[in-house]
Amino acid sequence: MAVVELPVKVARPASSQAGGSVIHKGQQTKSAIVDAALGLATQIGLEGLSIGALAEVMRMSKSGVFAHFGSREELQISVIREYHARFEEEVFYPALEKPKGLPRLKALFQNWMNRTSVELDSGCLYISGAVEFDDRPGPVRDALVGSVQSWLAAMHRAVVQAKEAGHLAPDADEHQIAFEIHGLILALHYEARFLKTPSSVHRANTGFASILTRYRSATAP
Amino acid sequence: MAVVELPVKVARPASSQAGGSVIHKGQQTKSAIVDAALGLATQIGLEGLSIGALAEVMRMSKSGVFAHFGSREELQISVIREYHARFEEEVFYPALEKPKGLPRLKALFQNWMNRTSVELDSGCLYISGAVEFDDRPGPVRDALVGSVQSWLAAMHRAVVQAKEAGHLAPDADEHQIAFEIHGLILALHYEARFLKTPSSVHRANTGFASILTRYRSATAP
DNA sequence: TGCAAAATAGAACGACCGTTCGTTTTATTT
DNA sequence: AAATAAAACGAACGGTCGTTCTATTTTGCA
Repeated sequence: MAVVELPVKVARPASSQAGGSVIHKGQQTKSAIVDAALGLATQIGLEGLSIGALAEVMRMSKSGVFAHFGSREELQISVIREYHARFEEEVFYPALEKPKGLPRLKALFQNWMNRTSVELDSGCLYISGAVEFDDRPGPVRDALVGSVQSWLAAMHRAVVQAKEAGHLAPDADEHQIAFEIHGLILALHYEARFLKTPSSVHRANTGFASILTRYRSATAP
Repeated sequence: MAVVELPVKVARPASSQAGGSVIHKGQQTKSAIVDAALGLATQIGLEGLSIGALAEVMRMSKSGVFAHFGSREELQISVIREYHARFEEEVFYPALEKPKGLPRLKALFQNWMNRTSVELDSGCLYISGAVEFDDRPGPVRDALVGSVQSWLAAMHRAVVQAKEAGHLAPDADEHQIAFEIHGLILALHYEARFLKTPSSVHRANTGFASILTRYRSATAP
């Protein structure tokens, strides 16, 4: 049901313990399928993701793959959840080790940038998905919006904290800053991935630095 | 050249001249088809555009529609060319009436913004196309890249002219400015169309104003 | 008005799509 | 080892896709 039902089950390394809920083989095949599906989806998009192609990659029958999800939409949602988890793992959590304020904000932006630009062959699901589902209501869109919103909210929170820490000027508009940062990432993704402009990474970095100088307070580190 | 490479054949008002190439009815049917195709493509994307659906809209047979293009790719390219022409007509040319420098740059941005945000039900082909074809080489991608590049180049030229006119500081980096403007538009498109954030237009405007204050010269109007 | 050319229709093609169903193979439990 | 439940298969369904081919209609010009 609900869009939010959690990733809950990770492939666990067979605990030979007696009693507890035992790992049925289907669960690890399923997460292997989601793995492959994520790989396909980041290349050809959530819409382009087909069960037939996925089955071929997995060397399984179409119906065998299908049975794990019950519908294509459920497969797509599973992929979104997996992407969300990895995004948190690679971008969000590592930045939490930096102290609140500018250091953490910088780390978030750097990690975000790396994920957007470094993976040349696999695009960002939050960006491609937005284009594919901006006009297509339904549970897939809802899952996508939810994930994106939670990440943008986290980014906004980091800006708020930077202001609270006195690293940003008191009159700095946190939403405006978050919006402009988002724009830099989108432009980076567009120009690096589609136009193959080599200087895009530098442009995004410069843009971010310029945002900071513009809104930095006198007491910033 | 540049942005301006022309749409070549517009529906001509039947010159009854002898000798010259006469208007066969097919040409105006074709442009009616491209019209409808553009409408579909801006809603569901270039990839989602199907000849069957297009034929239904046109109340023609699939093969009747198909015959005008010879292939789906050619249809897609025709749509891109049409979009390019309208983009020029709505965004580029009107801004040329403003004097070079800040006035024209502002007009370009405003027109661009309007086209991105006002049409709520029809997205920007340059943005959706970029996502759909960033990994798919071929003539369609080439046409898309060409159109986008020519428009971004025009935008960049406007920035250069603003600097030459003394409206921007001598050390202003024109490419950087163009990049940041592009980012604002992309963020506007993303947050308005996908996330339905109401304040996006205001955020984009504020961002643009902030770019101008940052790089404005003392002699600016 | 008649004729050639252009435009459209219609049916068929092979391919792939998501999905269903009954069967068979594998895993897990008794 | 036997019994049971879970997982994977294989074939088929109705549908849509782009494309091809052959008729038929419509158009423009002599």
